[in-house]
Amino acid sequence: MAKNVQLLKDGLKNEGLRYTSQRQIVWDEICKTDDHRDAEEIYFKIKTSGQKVSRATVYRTIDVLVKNNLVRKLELGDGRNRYENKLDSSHHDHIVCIQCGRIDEFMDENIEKLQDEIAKKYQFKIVRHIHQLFGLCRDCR
Amino acid sequence: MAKNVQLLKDGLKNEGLRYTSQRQIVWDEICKTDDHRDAEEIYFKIKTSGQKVSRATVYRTIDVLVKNNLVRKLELGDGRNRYENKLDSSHHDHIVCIQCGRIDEFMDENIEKLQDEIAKKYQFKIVRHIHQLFGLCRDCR
DNA sequence: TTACTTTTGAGACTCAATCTCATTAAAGGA
DNA sequence: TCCTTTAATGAGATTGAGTCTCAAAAGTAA
Repeated sequence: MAKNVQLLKDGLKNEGLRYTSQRQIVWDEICKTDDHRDAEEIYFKIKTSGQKVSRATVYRTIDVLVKNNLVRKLELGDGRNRYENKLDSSHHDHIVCIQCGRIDEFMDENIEKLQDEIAKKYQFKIVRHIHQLFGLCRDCR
Repeated sequence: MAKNVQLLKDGLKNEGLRYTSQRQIVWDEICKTDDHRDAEEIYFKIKTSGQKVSRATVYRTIDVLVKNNLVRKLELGDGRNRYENKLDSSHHDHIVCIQCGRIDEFMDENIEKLQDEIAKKYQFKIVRHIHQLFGLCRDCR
């Protein structure tokens, strides 16, 4: 856990931002699970735990964490952004069950390579990508 | 253009829905371009052309068209859904410039195959997928 | 400690999208 | 053609995620 404090402090320092207790609380909450949660869930989790961080600060802190590469933002196209910590996870994409909401992670080196080729063909410099498969998981099909 | 009328009528009939002038107006507007426009753009285009279709009806009609496979919904994760007609377009994904907003389309048979393999591995039955590359196009890099 | 600057909190606000419900209009008989 | 039934529409209210405002609080450096 001390590791997470240092990660946050370093990340903030790099950006010339201040280390505050609120930012630590938000970062801690995001580190607690490997779920893909939205900002409201994170906010309410903190709130019901008795800690006091405002909704605005939760949203602002998440943005800071995303920009500093501590948190990954997931856009599933349902109007709510989800977030996951990047503590020990390498790059991956997502496969989502449209019935039960289950989210699995996948990574395919070949797809990554093909993407690069496409970018080259279109003369794009890729900054990020979204690759999501939606369907029914083994328990719902 | 008569083709588009019939396509719409058939699609609606399949679903037990009624053919109305408003639905035709929305469908016509979406067929007019191959752009990737959001619902508000489509609504205002219709409005300024002097035709009268309410915002609610535009949104509802777009949903009908998407469900009937006449229109593809594009979720770029910026809080606005975009739409494109599927008149003569086969399946494709998108490569988006984060600077100028330019959207190109790509399709890679190998990626599609790899996706199917991933789905099999995770025992998912894929219903749809999103694959978007974000970066800088040749004019913006 | 002071002086300066960033961060926070409460609640107002934005914006895309959806909902409500009274009114209007298809569609299929008779 | 006229009814009857039922779906579709329009105007405006509402929702919900997320952002903004600005006064107050708290880091930071000297």
